[in-house]
Order: sequence, then C-alpha cells, then structure tokens
Amino acid sequence: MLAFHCSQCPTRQQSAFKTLEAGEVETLCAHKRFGAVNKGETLVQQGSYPKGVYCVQQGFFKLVRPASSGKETIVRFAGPGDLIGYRAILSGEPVALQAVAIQNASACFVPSSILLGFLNSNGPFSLELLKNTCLELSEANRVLSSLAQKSVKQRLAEVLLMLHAKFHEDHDGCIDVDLKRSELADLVGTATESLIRLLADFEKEKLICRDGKRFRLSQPERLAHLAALTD
Amino acid sequence: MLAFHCSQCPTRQQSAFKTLEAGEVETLCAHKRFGAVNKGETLVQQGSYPKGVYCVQQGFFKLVRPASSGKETIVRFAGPGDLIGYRAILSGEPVALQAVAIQNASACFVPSSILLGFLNSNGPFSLELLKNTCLELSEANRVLSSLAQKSVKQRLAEVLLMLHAKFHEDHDGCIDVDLKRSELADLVGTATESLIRLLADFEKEKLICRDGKRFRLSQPERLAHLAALTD
DNA sequence: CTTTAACTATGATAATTATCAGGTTAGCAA
DNA sequence: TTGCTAACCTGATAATTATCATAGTTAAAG
Repeated sequence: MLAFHCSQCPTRQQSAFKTLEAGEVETLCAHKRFGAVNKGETLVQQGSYPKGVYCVQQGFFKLVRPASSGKETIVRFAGPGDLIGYRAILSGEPVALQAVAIQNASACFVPSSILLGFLNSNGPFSLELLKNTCLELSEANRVLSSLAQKSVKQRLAEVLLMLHAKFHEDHDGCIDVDLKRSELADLVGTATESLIRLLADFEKEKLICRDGKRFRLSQPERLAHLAALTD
Repeated sequence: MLAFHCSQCPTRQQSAFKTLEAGEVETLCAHKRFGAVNKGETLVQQGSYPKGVYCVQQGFFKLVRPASSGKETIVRFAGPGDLIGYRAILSGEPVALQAVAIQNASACFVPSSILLGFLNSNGPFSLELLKNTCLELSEANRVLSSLAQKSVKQRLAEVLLMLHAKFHEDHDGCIDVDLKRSELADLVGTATESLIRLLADFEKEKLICRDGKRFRLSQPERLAHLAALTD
C-alpha cells in the first residue's frame, strides 16, 4: 500500500491530526515515516522508550499488558486514525502496553519532537487529543468495573457485543475479525478453557452461531440483557 | 474554612490551573464558587449533566461506579488539586462516576464556559490536563489488568500499598484514611465477607497490624512481593 | 501427501470466591 | 445507662472459575 501525502490522507481526517493547519500538515508529512506491519508483529514493545508516536493507517492492533506469569490482558484495540504511544512520550515513562498487529496493518511513525511541537503551539490539537484520551479513559473505567462486578459469562456477552460494534459484520453477518480463543480469553479476563466452554454454552443457547472460526450474534438483544448493559 | 483568592490558592498550584496566566486567574476567581462537602455527601451524581467542574480543595472523594445490582466499584480517589467532571463536559455525555466525599472536604465549582474558554485559548492548560488524563488512564489500565490477572489476595495487597502511598501515615504509622470494610471490598473488587477474611489472614501472617479501625503495614516488602508488583 | 506444531475441545478435579445465615461489637441517641 | 443501628466478623455451603491431563482438529511446512 502506498503512503498518501498527509494533506490528502483520509485516515488523518479521522485522527487528532485533523486539527492541524496547512503548514503543520506539511511539517507532519516531511517527518512522518510510513511502514507496514504484518499480522502478529509488534509495533511498540512494552518497556521501551519510544522516539515518537504511530498513527494507525490500516488494520487493527491489540494493546496488551503482559504479566510475568505469562498471562496477558488485551486492554483495547487501536485502529485507523488512532495514535499509539503518546502517553509514554508525555510522561517520559516506558511504554505500558505492547501493540501487536492482529491483521496485516500499516502505520505512520511521527517523531516526538514533531508531536510535542504541535502540542505546544496548537491548542485545538491538544484539546482533540485530550478528548480522545477522555474517551479511552471512560472505556477503561467501564471495563474495569465490569471485571470487578460481573461474571465471566456476562463479560463474554459484553465482549462479543463490543467486537460486533468495533469490527462490524462480514458478508455472512459474522463479526469481521479473527481472534484466537486465547485472545478472546485475554479480552474477557479468563482462562482459555473457560472461554471455550462458555462459547459452547452460548451456541447451545442459540445466542451465537459459529461459521467456521467466526461468529454471528443471532440474538444480540438477549446478549445485551445477559451482559446487564443497563448498568 | 475560607476560600482563597485563586491567585494565592496553594491548591491551584497543584492543579492543572497552575498553567493559567494572571488574567485568566482573575477570570477563574471571579466565576468560581467555593463550597464545603461533608463526609458521605455526593459532589457529583452519576448520570447527571454537570454545568461545570470541581477543583478539590481539601479532603478526598471516592469515584464510584454503581451497578443496578447494588454492587459498587471504587474506580479511584480524587484529592486536592484534582479536577472532577471535565470528561462529561468534553464529551457531552452524562457523568459516569459518582463522586462521594470520604472525609469532610471542600471544592471549588468552575462553570463549563470558563473551563472551555481556557481549553480553547490556553494550549499549555490543555496540555496539562492531557497529561493528567494520561496518568489516570495509565492507572486505570494497571487496575484493569490486575482485576483480570490477579487473585483477590494479590489485589488486596496492591490496594493496601496504594492506600499507603496515597494517604500516607498518621502519627501511629497507620494508613491515614478511614474506609469501611465494604469500601475496601469495593476497591479490591470482591465481597465484603471475603475481604474481611483476607484481612484476618494478613494479620495472622503478620503482614499488617490493626490499630482499632486502622492498619499499619508491618512488612510492605512482603506485601509488594505478594502483589507481584514487578509485573 | 505426510509430518509437525499450534490451536481447539472436553473431562475430571481442585481452588477460589460468593452467598446466606447468624452472631458480635462499637458507636450513638434517648 | 439502655436500646438501637450500622458495621464487623465467622461458619457453612454453594457456585464459579482455574488447572491439569488428554484428545481431536486444523493449518502450515517440507
């Protein structure tokens, strides 16, 4: 895939960079570096001190928090227009979440100095990034309280609905994303075996249909009810 | 307690408002409204559409997410210098977290229009608020993965260390905060009875000493080890 | 087309944690 | 003081969830 000139990049219009002025877009374009990332490859390594941020162009990344036990938690996904790694730059701390491509993907690297320049001189850009971060925080708090309050079954229902909303449906009406069972478990916060059993239960209860590796949500309303989404 | 003129308010220097210029401080001071909040009172109601933000002056608030089941989760604490409620204003969504005073406290109310004015005209202010939000997000992600990966026992160890770091020690070396057992449980994400049993276990294992209602962490290193803080 | 490795699945069991029911204690108002 | 209420605690039990062992399935590589 070809890199756009930033001024014509449709993905930029979905990102915080949409607030940049013409001259700043030129600066961005002069310093960005486009790169492809294959499925399974790591874009940002946990514990590293990044020299810039990534603006996702295509494909999705999972942001995971590995533990020494070997367990991983998928904290969220990042897709086109999302910026990855700016928190570490702002705080000076090492990266807390590892970013791994779950599909063949691409992203533009933007050096810290350029990002910090925008943040210092362009108020609307800071504000836009602030709004994005606030949304992430809301979502993180929602997941946090789910983990604290709900059963694994309820959380799985929630995760399935979230995946449906985020990745939409393919031509067969299935959720358009390929995740391993272990990744679903990392998302729900449970053991892989438990997750597999629950999926089988959901199928028996006609809540989902399996189409090969993919799922169709046959009764999203019942899933929503099960997940107690009214909370 | 008396309200300071904002230009001389020491708490303002700990808040994002420290980035304001002299004229803006005057504006802030002309529109802010100081108020006291008694222990147990709600500062911000979940589900409401706030007309402004609160800048905590004294005392601490718990930010809780109630569920229809009656269970609550304490997502975090807010203390002097922390701003409460700006996310709802930026997103236009209702408040997600209820703010309840856990001590006799005070806070200044600042109307939305004033806050939004600063955000639009003062880049450093937006940037400062962005940094604060990023810190909150890091912390939320940390807690989130703890809930997903660790046992209740490990999480209690973590919570005790967090409380010690946040509220410091009183004259007896105990953590300087009064929380009910049920509140500790809401913090750890477990049932009150389970929490009580674990506290008793910790005492038996000489990890903590109880001094009336308060605790001393007799062996913080062992607690840290138990919590697997190296993750 | 086989071999291999990774992934998916299932059963048996153990550990963890929640729930329910019943006490005790501590603080506080009358 | 007495009585009252909320908080704290304990035991018994049930439900949930993790772990371990093992077998089947799929997909990729030679």
